[in-house]
Amino acid sequence: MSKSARWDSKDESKHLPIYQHKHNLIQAVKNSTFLVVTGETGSGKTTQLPQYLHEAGFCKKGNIGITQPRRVAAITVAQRVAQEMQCTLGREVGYQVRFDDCTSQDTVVKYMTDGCLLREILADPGLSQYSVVILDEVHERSLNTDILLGLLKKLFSSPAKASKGRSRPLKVVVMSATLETDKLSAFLGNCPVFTIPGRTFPVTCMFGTAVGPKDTESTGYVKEVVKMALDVHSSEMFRACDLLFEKAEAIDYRYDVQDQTVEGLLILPLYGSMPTDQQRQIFQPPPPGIRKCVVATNIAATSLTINGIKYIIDSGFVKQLNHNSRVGMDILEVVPISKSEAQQRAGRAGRTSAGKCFRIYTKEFWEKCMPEYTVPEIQRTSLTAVVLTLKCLGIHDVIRFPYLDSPEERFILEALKQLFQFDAIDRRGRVTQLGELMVEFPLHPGLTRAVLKAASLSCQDMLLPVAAMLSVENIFIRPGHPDKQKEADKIHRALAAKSGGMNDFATLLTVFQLCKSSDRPSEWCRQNWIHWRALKSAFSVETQLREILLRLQQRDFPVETFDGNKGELFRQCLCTGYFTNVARRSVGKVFCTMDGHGSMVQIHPSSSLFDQEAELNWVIFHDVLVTSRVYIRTVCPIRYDWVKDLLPKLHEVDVYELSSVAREEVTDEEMMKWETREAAKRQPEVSAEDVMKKLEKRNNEATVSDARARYLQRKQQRQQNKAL
DNA sequence: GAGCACTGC
Repeated sequence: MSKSARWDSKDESKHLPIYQHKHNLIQAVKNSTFLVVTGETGSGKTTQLPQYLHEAGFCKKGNIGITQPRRVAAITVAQRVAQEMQCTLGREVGYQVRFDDCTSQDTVVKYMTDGCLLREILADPGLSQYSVVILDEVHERSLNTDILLGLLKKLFSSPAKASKGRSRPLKVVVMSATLETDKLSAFLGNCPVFTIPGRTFPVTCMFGTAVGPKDTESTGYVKEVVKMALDVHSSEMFRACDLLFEKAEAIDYRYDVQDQTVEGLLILPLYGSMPTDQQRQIFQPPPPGIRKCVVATNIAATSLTINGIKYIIDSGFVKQLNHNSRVGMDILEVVPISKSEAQQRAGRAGRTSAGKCFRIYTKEFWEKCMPEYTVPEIQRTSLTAVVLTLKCLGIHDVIRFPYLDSPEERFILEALKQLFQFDAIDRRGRVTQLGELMVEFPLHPGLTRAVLKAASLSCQDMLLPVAAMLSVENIFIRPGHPDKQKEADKIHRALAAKSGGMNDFATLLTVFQLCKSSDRPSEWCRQNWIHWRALKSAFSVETQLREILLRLQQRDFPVETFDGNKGELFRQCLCTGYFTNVARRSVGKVFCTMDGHGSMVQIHPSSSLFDQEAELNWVIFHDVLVTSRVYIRTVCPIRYDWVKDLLPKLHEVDVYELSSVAREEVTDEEMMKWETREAAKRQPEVSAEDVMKKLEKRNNEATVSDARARYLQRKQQRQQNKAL
């Protein structure tokens, strides 16, 4: 980087909208504990505020920490700021993300992912090395950021804790897009809100006619989006401009579009397995006389910046993975987006000039079907790991933790139940010794439980790779071409056969080992239709897990002896973590889960156990996915004997007692309310009020997805009955 | 006889 370029970037920052507020911003941070800073993208708040605070002397007694929900953002922003501050990245300015710690003793301005700061809090609850903590992109409502918000709020509810070990009180800045800033301020004790004007151009939004209030589960939206793209292309005057439409499965359609030979229309679908050179093309300006059209999933909403987008086509839908605690399953479903999400999509057209947004849905759909805000992740995800983290931080009352938006109580109770089943907490909800070990692993607690069991029996070499393989994206490639597909399937079956042919977990272990010991691992992957990129990250994860385990084994670590059949050791370890995911075959290909829900499930066709059902009785599985049917994926047959002693644990749980530690740290008044509510729940009689509440609830989205899950189960049952 | 958003430790 030449000297003049450095000065340019420094100079440029003076033209950012935030620059004229520099003095007032510094004062605002000095004047109060919490501050909400709001401003649209392009205001410069992420790169400039930490520099202003650094200049103002906030790093003299403590560091400035800035969180981001995504790794790439943490890294690129840190690079940018290091450049502006004319220092080497990793010295005064650094970043930390998983697998990549670019900080040193000198680092005073540290960008990191929200998950990393949460880990730091686990080791140092008072965040004693920081003078300022800045949470960025809070409006995205990522799970970790939401938890951090609550933790920071709680830190100041006990002043002794907040000032412990520090000479100057900690300052907290919360940065968010303009939405919901009043709510944030109210949550943080009515703290001041500092607004920075953005630098965006107007976007005109137009409603369509294709999708109305009746289409809450749209199926035809892809076609409509393509039609709209062609309309826009032919009716809007051609200039060198881009077009972005979100959330479309365009791979099947792009040829149709090209067949209609719209001259110069270039469609670039964004796919994970896309070659790197093609990926680069997306960010390049199109050749002269060619209009670029980018088809994107919702990755474009947050993770991608493509310059010069002028038109947006908004399908109005998103594919979302929702956890449903009532049926104990994750459901991947297509749902309408929220109004705030639609506004964000539209905003992508106004970054460099005025733009237009074409919505395929009607104004009525907007009004009747689209919620104001997206349901935050904390309300639609499994909370098992989060609850364990909170408990390990000494927050026993996880129900009345200060959530910006509280998850439903049954989500929390389900998490407590699971933690009890994995021996992470005791009957009264207190963290066990095992739980203290478990929280150290960046894995689902069930998987962690299996790893710890294996480690206590000195066979971690079998479980660590499996845990790593299950925490990265799917490693098996399934090509679209029928011939290639057959070839890939054949090779994958052969890999399964090498592992005994009856255990999907063992297949993962085999793939891991074969690739790792290969001389040319990337070539091995190519030949075996395995994602090299995914496997590489599995290698990193395995190394990380192994390091954590080694560190924990220096401490007081359980040692057990195994007196069973050695060949069954692997599967018995798995049972310790997966006995909650146990199913027994009922009729034909249908299995019935034994977790209390008694759901009817089938083995996914990608499993090596598919079509072998007749030989099976009891199985454990890694996950359930509801699509056209209710499928279990990554399956392993087990003996009833191995889970017999564990199964009662599934039913003997008393959630009331599990959440009882709560009572030790709350006021009598709060306790009274809590007990009254609990007592009411135990009442078998139904009051009129209850009926009303139930009716109200029926309109909730959660209930809609419940109904969908039940519907799919019934449908599957019917298909099964027909087959018999 | 299948899927098919996206993050994060």
